[in-house]
Parts: sequence; C-alpha cells; structure tokens
Amino acid sequence: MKDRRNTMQRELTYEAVFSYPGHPSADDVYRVISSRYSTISKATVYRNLNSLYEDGRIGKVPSVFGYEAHYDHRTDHHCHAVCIKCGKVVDVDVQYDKDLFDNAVSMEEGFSLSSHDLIFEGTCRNCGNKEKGYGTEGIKD
Amino acid sequence: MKDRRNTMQRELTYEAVFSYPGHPSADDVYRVISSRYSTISKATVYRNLNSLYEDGRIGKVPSVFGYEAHYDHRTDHHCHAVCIKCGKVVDVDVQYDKDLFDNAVSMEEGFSLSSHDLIFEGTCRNCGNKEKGYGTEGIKD
DNA sequence: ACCTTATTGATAATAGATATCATTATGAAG
DNA sequence: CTTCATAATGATATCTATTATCAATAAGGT
Repeated sequence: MKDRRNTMQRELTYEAVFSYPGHPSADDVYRVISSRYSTISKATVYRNLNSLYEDGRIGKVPSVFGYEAHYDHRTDHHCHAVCIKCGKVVDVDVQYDKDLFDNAVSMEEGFSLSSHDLIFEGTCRNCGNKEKGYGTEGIKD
Repeated sequence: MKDRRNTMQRELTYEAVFSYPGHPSADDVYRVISSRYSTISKATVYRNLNSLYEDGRIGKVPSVFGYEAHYDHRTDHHCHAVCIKCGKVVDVDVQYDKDLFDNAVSMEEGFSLSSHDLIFEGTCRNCGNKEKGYGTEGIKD
C-alpha cells in the first residue's frame, strides 16, 4: 500500500463518510467537515476520499448520468440505485449470480472485462413527490 | 411525441450515428458531420442527439466514470462495457433474467425503481496494448 | 532538532454538457 | 405563393464535478 501520513484532515474525512446517513457526495462530506474544521479545502476532501477509497477504507459509487460520485461506509460489493432527477444514491437489495457476469465476454476482440456494476435508475421520494405536486420542497434527505 | 421539424442537421446527426462503426461520442458525431457540413454547431449536435434519443430513434449509453456519453444505432436494451482508461464503449453479449432485476426494490422507502443498467468495466485493446508497451499509439478504433 | 517528502490550501484549469439569445428557416394556414 | 408563429440553429457563455498546479506546511523517521 502507498505510504501515507496520518493527518487530521484524512481522519475527519473518514469519520464524515462513516457517520453519514446514506451516501454522501464529496460536497456533503466537505460541508460536514467544514462545520468543525472550517479551514479544510475542498481539494483536500477530494484527495482524501480518493485515497481512502484506494486503501479500501470506504466505498465509492462512481458518477453516473453526469451526477457526482458518492461515497459509502460499506466496502463490500452491493447494488445502488441513482435518482435520475437529483443523483441521490440508495442501496438496493438484490441477489444474483455474479459468476454469470464475471464470465461474460465483450464483443470486441482485445477488450478484457475486469468487473461489472449493476446500477438501478429511479426516482427518489423527494423528487417523486415534487413531481406529483405535493409541495415537499422542505423534505431533507 | 414532441412537435419536431425536419432539419438537415438532425438527419445528418441520425445518419452519422447509424453509419458509425461502434458507439460514437457526441464529439465523434460532430467531427463526422463537420466534414460534410462544416457550419454545424456542436450545440446542435448535442441537441439533436438528445432529441433523437427521446424519440427512440437512437440509443444512448449514459456517461459513466466521468467519461462522455456515447450513442448507439441499436435501440434495444443490451449491455455495454466501458474502458476505464479511455471511456470507449463496446457491446457485451450476456443473457440474464431481466425480470429478476425489474422486480428489485430499493432499500429506501419512496424510492421507485424504473430500470437498470448492467455495465461492465475493462480495458480496450488499444489501452491494454499501451499498458504492455507494445507501442500501438497508431491503432485506431 | 533535523530533514525528506507527503500533504495541504488556494486557485486555475479541464471536460462534458447545457443555457442563453439573436437570427434563421420550417411548414401549416390563408 | 406569401404570411407568420415558433422550432431550430450557431455562437458563445455558463455550469458542474473534478483534477492539476504549486508554494507553504507539517508528519514522522533518523
């Protein structure tokens, strides 16, 4: 593993992800930390989220549909759903045969597959309610 | 369906996607059209790719891992692999039980799932060769 | 205490895509 | 054919998420 020094900033980043209810974006993490440690830079948060992910200490839900990436205190492989309206990420509980996909092959010669992601799309409660005109602007996730 | 007027630009966009070998990005499409119709604007290409997709005339492989979206002359639901080095998209032939996923539910109350994408990650021939130092800069996909 | 270098904070830069807006041109109606 | 409302265009500015740059700081082994 890469040589890392222990910094306050990285530990705060780790703790913020770990204690966040759900799947924080980099900006969510930044805002949480800022409240306690106001001089932290957003670049530092991005760097530390990446290094924590590299070290396997946190999970990462990569950016899809142009939305931000989200982070996860769970590090095991599981499925996520992304809200197509706002990019919110939630867990999905679905059992399937991973081996089937691990043995899939691409249709192009020379393209070697390494992994797969099963990503669900949908509408989160907040965005779904807005659509129906329930006037739920105030709902916080 | 939305009221659309027939324009040369939109038909050129459609033809470019349809005749492109593989999965062109918006920029790929733009470059193809530019060679014949040099005054077309990139904004127009983006707009037309979106409207053609809305109308179900072309397929769209959404942006993942921060890479550009790609377009597809196939409009049926099938799987893709994305090169984690360069973002290239290729088809993957894998059979699976779509119903299983269509019946999955999110772990958060109020989040309603509408569809899913099975996305593979890997390394395309070009990037894979580069890695091994085969000096294949010139390979064109 | 010293010194190498990982890390930081501030900021600029990047990529992909959308928003804006004055101008153009489509195509239905007269 | 003209007329005309408005969809579409081209040029450009703007946006968002993220990474790159770089001088200054600080971690931690010696």
